[in-house]
Amino acid sequence: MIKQRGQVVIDKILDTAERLFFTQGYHITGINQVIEEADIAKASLYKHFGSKTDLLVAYLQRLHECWFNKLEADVNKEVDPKAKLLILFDHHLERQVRNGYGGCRFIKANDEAGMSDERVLAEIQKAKQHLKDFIARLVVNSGHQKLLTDKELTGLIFMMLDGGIIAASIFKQADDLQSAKAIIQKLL
Amino acid sequence: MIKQRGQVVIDKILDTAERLFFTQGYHITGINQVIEEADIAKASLYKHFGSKTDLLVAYLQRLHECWFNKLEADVNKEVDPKAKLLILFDHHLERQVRNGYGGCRFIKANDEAGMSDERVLAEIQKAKQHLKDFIARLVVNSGHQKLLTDKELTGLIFMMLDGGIIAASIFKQADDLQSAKAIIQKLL
DNA sequence: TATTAAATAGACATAGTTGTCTATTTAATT
DNA sequence: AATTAAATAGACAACTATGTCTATTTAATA
Repeated sequence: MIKQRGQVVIDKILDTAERLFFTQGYHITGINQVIEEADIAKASLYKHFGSKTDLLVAYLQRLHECWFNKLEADVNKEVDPKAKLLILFDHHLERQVRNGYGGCRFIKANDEAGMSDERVLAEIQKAKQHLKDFIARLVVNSGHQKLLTDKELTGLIFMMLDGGIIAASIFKQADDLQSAKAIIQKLL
Repeated sequence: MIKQRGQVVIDKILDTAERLFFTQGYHITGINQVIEEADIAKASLYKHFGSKTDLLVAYLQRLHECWFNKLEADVNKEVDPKAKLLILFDHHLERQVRNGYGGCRFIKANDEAGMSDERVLAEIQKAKQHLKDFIARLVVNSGHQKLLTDKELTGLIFMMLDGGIIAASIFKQADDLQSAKAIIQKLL
């Protein structure tokens, strides 16, 4: 499967948008900066994406797919059903450290543009719901001690992940996320 | 204590900025919209606040004070030390419902402008640290069952609050925040 | 009431925004 | 090699952004 000419341009745009939307923010990033750093022409961008909002939606869709595949792959490496749940924390912790505590791209997008466009909100909801469903399956198969119900444990892990990522992005350190893992370990 | 002339203007500016920065977002809100809806002159704004960033910092400072005072007052109404911790969830849940699941103003500001100005980040860190210290004190005095250490329970509550608020602002409902309260209740 | 300070309206400068359009060059396909 | 499609540079329109400045009016104080 060789890469079409158009796909190269699309990838360059999305790579650049992903980097800039994340490190700078969506509104602060101008189309002119995207085309300059992606090294493509403005007309090319507007040929593939009808508007800046369309680009944001496409960015979120691709992010959802890439991010979730990596997460699933990481979890699948582990066989112990309880350890699978703990990997969720390792995965997110490692990501936060690597990207300089930039927080969650979906939450960022929601805070910047979730109110303004329903497609944006829908993509963010889809991604987060996907994660929650994934956690729920892992919880059911974990054989945990049932100190909490399956639903409670699922919600707990889901909220601790986001809460821990938020704490990391505010305090620029991963102590809370590390601590979250230890807490879940006790409750499994 | 009568209100000075200048203070009326400052209050009108901060009230409007608070409303717009929260409902629309910081970058999307222009100075021209602020002065128009606050019904004051542009020169007045720039007399009291040197720049838009200064206005954001001032907004966060005032928010920190007002929000925390209300939270503390709510908690102080309750005498039972364990129930005091649960009030934290009631308080935030009620706020989220009332403001249409708009999320946390500090997290929003961090996601929009935390990277761009160190004073902004500092104010956000101050507010969140203040809350964490407050929770820590309540935990120490709660007489909880010590299934988790004081530090762990503090971190858990802190992360569940932010995680629950995030979930509310994404899914536009308070189920997770409600569930968070039930979970903490079990662990107290 | 006269003085002083503050708030006002609104023009203005400068720069940036998204998005469109044209003319040209590049590359793939027949 | 000729044709077709895509990407290019860059000018341009229309609008918005922040921030400054002047001239005027309003209000508090002495």
